[in-house]
Amino acid sequence: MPAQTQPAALTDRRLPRYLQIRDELMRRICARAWTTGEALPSEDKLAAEFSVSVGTLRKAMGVLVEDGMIERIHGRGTFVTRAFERISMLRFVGFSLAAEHELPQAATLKIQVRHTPISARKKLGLQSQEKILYLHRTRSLGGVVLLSEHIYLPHQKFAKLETYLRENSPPLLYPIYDSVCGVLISQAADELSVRPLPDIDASLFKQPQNALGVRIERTMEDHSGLPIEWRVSYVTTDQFKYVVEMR
Amino acid sequence: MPAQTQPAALTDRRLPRYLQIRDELMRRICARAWTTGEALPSEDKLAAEFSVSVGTLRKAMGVLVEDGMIERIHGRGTFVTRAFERISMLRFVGFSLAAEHELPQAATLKIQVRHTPISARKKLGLQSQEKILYLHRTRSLGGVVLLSEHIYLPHQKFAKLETYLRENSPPLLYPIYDSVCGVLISQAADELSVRPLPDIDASLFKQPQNALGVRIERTMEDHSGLPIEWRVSYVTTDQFKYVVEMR
DNA sequence: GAGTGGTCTAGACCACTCA
DNA sequence: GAGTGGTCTAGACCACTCA
Repeated sequence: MPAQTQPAALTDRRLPRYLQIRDELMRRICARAWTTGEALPSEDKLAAEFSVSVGTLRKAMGVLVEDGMIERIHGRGTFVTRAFERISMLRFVGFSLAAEHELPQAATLKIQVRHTPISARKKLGLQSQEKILYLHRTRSLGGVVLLSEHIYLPHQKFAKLETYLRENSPPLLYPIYDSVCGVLISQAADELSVRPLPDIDASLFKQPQNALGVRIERTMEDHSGLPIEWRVSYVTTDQFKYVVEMR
Repeated sequence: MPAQTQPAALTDRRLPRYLQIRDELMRRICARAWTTGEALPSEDKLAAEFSVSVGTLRKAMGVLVEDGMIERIHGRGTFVTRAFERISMLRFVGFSLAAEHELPQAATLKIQVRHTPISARKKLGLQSQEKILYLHRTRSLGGVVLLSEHIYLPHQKFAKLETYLRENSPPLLYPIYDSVCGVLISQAADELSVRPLPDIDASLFKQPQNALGVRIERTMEDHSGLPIEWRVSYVTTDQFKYVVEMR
């Protein structure tokens, strides 16, 4: 046990202890007190640190497990959930063409630091002078473009991503957000509609101008509810397949 | 306390007590031991009945709360969740036209007991001789049809629904499944794609033959994982809007 | 065998609801 | 004030992991 003279700082004292402890642990996880995949101190140690019974500490842990922040493995320990696993559920856009075994190949067509367009500014809650990192990515299978993604990220938080992407082309971005920029995603919302394809996307899909496509607008937030990414993707109508499971 | 000489029957003895108790309570809820909205016995009484400590009983209850089976209200009691609330999350198909305040009007165009088509037979896990109850419903706003729903239900379980719907036209079916047929829905999956509208639907939408529409295929299951409903809905592409929130 | 999390107990005390 | 669920304790014992 570290010689910690100060008792652990706890949040709002009106909350029950187990929620104060959850908040404090959450704060430490977000502050990267433990790296993704590293074990937290044991129940006994944390209970001693917070001066509560093990039962109360377990209750705090239980909430964090429900929220997908940590994972507990019997006999081994308690671990911070990898962002990759936490957002696995987000990757449920399938493609009619795509064989289940083959992963579509990702390509980054554009990486730009830009002034923030008004639409993205609203979604990301940015001031007009703040810049964004804009990415244009595609997913293809056998040379056929299946998905065209326009991604808007607050440049301040994602400055490191720019240089990283100029040297690497990872198939999935979310794990990179975590490992390179220390950004953990916790919530997302998709909004689907059918629209004429923008010209750039239509030509990528080799579709005539104004051909219909499905537009998928995704907004993602971190644990504190701050918007982290705004993404507008297009698929051709014949390639579109989207599966949602509820409960 | 009822003079119950037999101790409560519990399931698989290899499971921890709290899971055995959850299973038994689940069984009673499904068997309609308490009607929707009725209070279960208190923690103390159930703990006594199952001969466990209150803590263990609370743990069993906790799982049922997580599963959305029951709701606990501090100071009042524990209640079986209304199917209506449990499936509220399923009603997230919006319509571009629809003002948020106005509820689209439901109309039932067809109610038929039919031989089961092969597609529905697979989805509902029925034998070839078993019949289905087929419903064709529309949702409209200001005389404009927004959604056309083709619903396939196992006739055996939904026999009462047929007569009910010939006399009533409820805006939502799921609460009726519960109150009239005693069927509780617990899981659902949607699969979206873009297809040419079937002729019947195209004419309802006043669209030309083979116009594109969005097809929403929904499969619903009860608590035991048995398929309960198979539903194929169509929306015109310009009316389509679908929102999913994750986590 | 040392260390971890999982189950379970038997109680105390508190907060909320409703008559 | 009687009845309900919510928080918390201090312990016992068990099951799993890993060296």
